[in-house]
Amino acid sequence: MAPYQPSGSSKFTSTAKELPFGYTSIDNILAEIVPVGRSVSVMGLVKDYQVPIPTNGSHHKCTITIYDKSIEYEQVDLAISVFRQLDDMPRPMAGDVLVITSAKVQSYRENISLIANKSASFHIYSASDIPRPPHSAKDALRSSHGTRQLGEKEHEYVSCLYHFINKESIPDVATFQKKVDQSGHRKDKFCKLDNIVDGNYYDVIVNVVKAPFDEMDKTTLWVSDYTENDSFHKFSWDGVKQDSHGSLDTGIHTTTKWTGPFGKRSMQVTCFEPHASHVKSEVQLDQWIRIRNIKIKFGKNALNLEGALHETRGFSRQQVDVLKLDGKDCDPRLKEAVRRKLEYEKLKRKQLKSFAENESEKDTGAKRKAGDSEELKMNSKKRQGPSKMRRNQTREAARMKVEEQDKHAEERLGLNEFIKCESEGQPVTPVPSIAEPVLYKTTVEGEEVTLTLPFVCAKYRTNVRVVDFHPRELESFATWRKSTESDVLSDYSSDSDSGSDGDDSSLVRSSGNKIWEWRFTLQLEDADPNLKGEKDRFWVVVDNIEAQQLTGLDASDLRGDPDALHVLREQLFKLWGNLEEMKLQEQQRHIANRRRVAAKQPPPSSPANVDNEHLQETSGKRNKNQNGLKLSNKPFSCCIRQYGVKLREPDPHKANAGEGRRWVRVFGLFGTRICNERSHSFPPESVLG
DNA sequence: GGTTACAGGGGTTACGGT
Repeated sequence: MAPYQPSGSSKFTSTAKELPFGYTSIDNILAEIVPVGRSVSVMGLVKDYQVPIPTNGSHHKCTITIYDKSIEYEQVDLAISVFRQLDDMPRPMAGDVLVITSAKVQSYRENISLIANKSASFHIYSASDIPRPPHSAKDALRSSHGTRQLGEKEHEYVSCLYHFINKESIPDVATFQKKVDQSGHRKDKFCKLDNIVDGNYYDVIVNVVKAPFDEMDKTTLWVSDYTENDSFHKFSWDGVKQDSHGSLDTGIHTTTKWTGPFGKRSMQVTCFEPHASHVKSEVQLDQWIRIRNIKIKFGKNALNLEGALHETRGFSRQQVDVLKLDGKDCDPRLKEAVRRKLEYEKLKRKQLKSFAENESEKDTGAKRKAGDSEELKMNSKKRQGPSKMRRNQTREAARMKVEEQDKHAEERLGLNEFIKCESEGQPVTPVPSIAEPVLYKTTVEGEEVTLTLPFVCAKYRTNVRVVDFHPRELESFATWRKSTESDVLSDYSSDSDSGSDGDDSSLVRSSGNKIWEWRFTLQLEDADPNLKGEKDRFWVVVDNIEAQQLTGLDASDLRGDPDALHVLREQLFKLWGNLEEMKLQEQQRHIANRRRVAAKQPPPSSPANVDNEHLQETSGKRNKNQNGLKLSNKPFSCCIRQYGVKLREPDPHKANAGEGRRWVRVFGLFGTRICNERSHSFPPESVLG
């Protein structure tokens, strides 16, 4: 017996709220009152069907679009993505009532829909056979897929649903069939902006270079994929005033500051409803988006191509998707576009730099300061000396002799065989020579002067041992940062010419994921005992790439992964012996001392303590801690590079790297590896010189 | 009643505005 006997429209509305037990009304799904991931059963009338297509998996996919009483007057519907074997696919017609059980609510491309796999059951009632209520629709049930059986409650509800719902949104049989047939046609409409032409429809992957602007019933934005199209408006800049974000004022468009790419690289897109609202709420400056089926046409001035996104009759679907820069399943076409963007940014930096140089030469009458780019170019010429030298036979012989001497000296040092340096053939530079200030003689207005250069770019090989490290805990050797656009390109190397100023806003902008990187420093001491007392120690930075090379390990969350920490500790033990142990003892001694002082206890009978955070530096106790534990590690051969970084400098007299910036000399370790076996060696080619 | 993740398109296309 049915619990209700609907006999007319008014009766239906009173009972429609009570779907058969276990069914969910579609408005609750679309409003996310039913959470994503929940398994639901729904009933609705079919208004669209996309025929099955093969997927990259083992199944086919079809899409059925339905609506029910809860949304009959709304401009929305519910799509159901069905993944199944081809012969197990439901094949509904226009207006058929579909009953689906055990489908899952999902959010796909920012839209709520259902996903149905083989655990779902489908039942299709043929529209033309459904009797008017109160008759049961049982005999109209045309096909069933799946295990679930329907009961009399469902059959009765189907009759009511079908006969008392507004059917205006269902296309007539011919239109429906035409769309079904068209759904099988799949052509790739993707096109880069440099190849788009007037009058066509395309799918594009673009970067939002000017944020969406709301104009009531429409939204406009500017996009670029960093290709050039002759029919785009040319954005140029005059004047190089840069704001704090590195964007540029343009002389032409003074009312709205253009920060997007210059040249003919950008296109305006106008979105009409319903896309306008979606774009307005979801799309932001700098995001990468995909726009599907965008109409390209000439704008009012008949000169520039632009895009329009219209409401499409007969299909309602989202056409603008915000793309994520997640490395692994990132669209290769997006990757290419990001690569083009980075190349463009690099070019822009280069042009800005040369423009700025020209300007400052004009302004200052070409008077140079140490540290400016001309000076650096001269240094680099100076550095090219050795490669020319190699062509000179006499000097070559001298070099070989030095090498020979180095080899003998190294044999006496008893170098650590676990540590391999990639440029073993290069001459050895003692630490005091590497660390000494760099002088440069030149003539200024006829007079010879000696300048102290802030740094030079140079590479050395040296023999050292590790005497200290920072940060204090190995757990902090790996740190994380938020991922940037360039992370999506695993093989992209950033512009080394640009130094470390990192001004480019797009490169530092986050896409949300944590990227773990190595970052630590080592204090190195020259391996030659005869050099003691001279400036034979210096700190070197070990960056992510070089630490990977050094340890053979990728950075990770060491606090959350004791195994990784253990492996790192073992590797570094090979490099620095008992250094960590010594530092730990030293730290514990400090803590004990502090407690003793706090407790007003007398000092132990040891000699006076020198409060030194690092190891004792006094000559007699060098490399020995207060507990008498001696640093025990072997020297090794490694590569060192010297370079400069810009730091903030409020004092204008010290600011030798442009306004508010000062050059600081930095040393970095490179080309050095901790091996698991003693015999392991680098390939013969050298990166020095 | 149940837990596994995965796969993912259409247009003889369109209007609208600075």
